[in-house]
Amino acid sequence: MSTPREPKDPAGYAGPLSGRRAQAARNDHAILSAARTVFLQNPHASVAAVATAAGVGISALYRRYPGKEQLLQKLCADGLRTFIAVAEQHSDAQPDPFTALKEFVRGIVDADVHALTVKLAGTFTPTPELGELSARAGTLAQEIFDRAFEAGALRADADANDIPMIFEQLTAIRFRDEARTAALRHRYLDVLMDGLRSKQGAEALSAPPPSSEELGERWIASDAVMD
Amino acid sequence: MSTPREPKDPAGYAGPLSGRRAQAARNDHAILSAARTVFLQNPHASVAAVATAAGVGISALYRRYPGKEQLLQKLCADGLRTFIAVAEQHSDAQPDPFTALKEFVRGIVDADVHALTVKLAGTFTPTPELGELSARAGTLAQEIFDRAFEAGALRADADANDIPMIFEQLTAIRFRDEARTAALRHRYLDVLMDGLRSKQGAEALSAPPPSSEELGERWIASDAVMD
DNA sequence: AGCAGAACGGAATAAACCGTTCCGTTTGCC
DNA sequence: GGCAAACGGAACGGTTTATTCCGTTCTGCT
Repeated sequence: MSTPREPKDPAGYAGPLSGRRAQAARNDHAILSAARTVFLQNPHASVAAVATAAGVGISALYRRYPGKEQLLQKLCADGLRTFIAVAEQHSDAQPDPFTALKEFVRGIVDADVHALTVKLAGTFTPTPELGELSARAGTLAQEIFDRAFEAGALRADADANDIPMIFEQLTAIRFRDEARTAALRHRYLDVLMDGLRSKQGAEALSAPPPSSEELGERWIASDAVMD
Repeated sequence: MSTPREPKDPAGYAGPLSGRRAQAARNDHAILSAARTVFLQNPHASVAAVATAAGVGISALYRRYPGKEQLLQKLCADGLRTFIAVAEQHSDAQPDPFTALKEFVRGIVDADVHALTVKLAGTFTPTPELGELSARAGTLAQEIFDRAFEAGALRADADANDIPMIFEQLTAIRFRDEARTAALRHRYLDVLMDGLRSKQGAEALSAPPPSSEELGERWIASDAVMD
C-alpha cells in the first residue's frame, strides 16, 4: 500500500525555495527552534516530543545530531553565545550605566537564555567549550554590573552575583502565552531592579549574596540524590 | 471490623525506641518529610526515591498510602493547611500592615509551602477539599495584601496577585543547603518587597499584574502538549 | 530519461524506569 | 509459643525512551 506522502502543509508557503534541500534548510531551523521551546518547558522532554513539535520525523533529527546529548549541548552553547552577544550589545551603548544594566538584564530575559544554560545543566555532560563560554559570559555580566555599581546607582550591599539570581527568579515566571510571559517578566524586572537601586533610608539586606562557588554548584547534575 | 489494638501509651515521649510501634511512628514522619524534600526537588520523582530518602522500604510507604497519588494529595493538603495557618497567624499580629505582609510572605517562603501546592499541581487529580483549602488560602492572602495597600504602604500599581508571583520567584531559589536557601530567599524577599513599596519618583510598572484566571491556569496539568 | 544518493517518516527494538504487588522475615505483645 | 503488625526488597507488568533500520520520495546530475 502506498501512502501518499503529503508534504507537511506549511502555513504560508515558503517561496521559490522548493525541493529537499530547501526543506532540509527549513528543518535545520525548525528542529532547533522546537527543541528550544520543548526543552524550556520540560528539560526532560523526549526526543520524540521535539521531533513532533518540529513537524518532522525522528530520523530528520538523528541525521543532524548523533544523539540527544549533542543536541542539548548545541542548544546550551547557542544559548551562551546569545548571552554573550546580548551582553556585548548592551555593554557600552547606553550612557547611563543603570539603564544599561537593566536593559542588559531585560535582553537576557527576553531571549529566555538563562534557563537554556542553567535549567538544562545536569541534563548532559558539559564540554570544555561550554565552560569557556560560560566564563566569558560571567565576566561580561560582571563588567556591566560594576559600571552601574561604581556610578552609585545601586544600593551598597548589591553584588554582581545578584544578577544571575535575578535571572533565576524571572525565568521561573512562565505562562502558556509567550508574550504574556515576557510582559510579566518585565513587570517583576521593574520591581527587582527598583529594589536594587540606591535610595535613602534603605535597610540593609538581611543576607549576603551567593558566592560564585554556590552559583557554580548548579552546573552539576541535580539528580545526585539516588543511585 | 476488627479493632486494632491500642498501644499502651508509655508515660510521656521517649518510649522504647526498639519497638515496632515506635519505629512505625518515626516512619510516619520520616516518609512525609522525605516525600516533601524529594518531590520539592523533583515533582516527578519516583516512589522508590522517596522510600530511599526516608530510609525505609517501599512496603512501609504502601502500608500508609494506597498509592502515589494519595501521598501527593496528602502532601498538598498539608501544605495548604500550613499556608492557612501561617496566614492566620500573621493576619493581625502586626500593628504595621506592611510588616505584616512582609512577614506573612516570609513565613510562607520559609515553610516552602508554595511549591508544594503549585509545582505539584497537575501531578495528581485534585480533590474538592483541595479546591476549598486553596480558595480559603487565596482569600486570606488577599486580605493581608489589602490591609497593606489601603494603608498606603505599597505602590499604587501593586496588586494582590503580585503576591503569588513573589512566591513563585522566591521558590525558584533552591540550593543544596537548606539554610542557605532560606537566607538567600530572605535577601531577595527584601529586594522584591522594597521594590513594591510606595516611594517618591517611582516609574509605573511596565506591565499589568497577572489575572486570577492566569494564575489558576497552573492547576491544570502542565503536560498538555503531546498526545 | 534515468540513476545515485541525500533526506525523510515512522515502525521496530532493546533497555530503562516506575508504580504496585507479593513473599519471606523480624519483632513486640498476649 | 504463636499471632499479626510492620517491614525490606525482589518480582512483575506496563509504559516510556533513545536509537536503529528500512522502505519511500525527490533532487541534482549526467
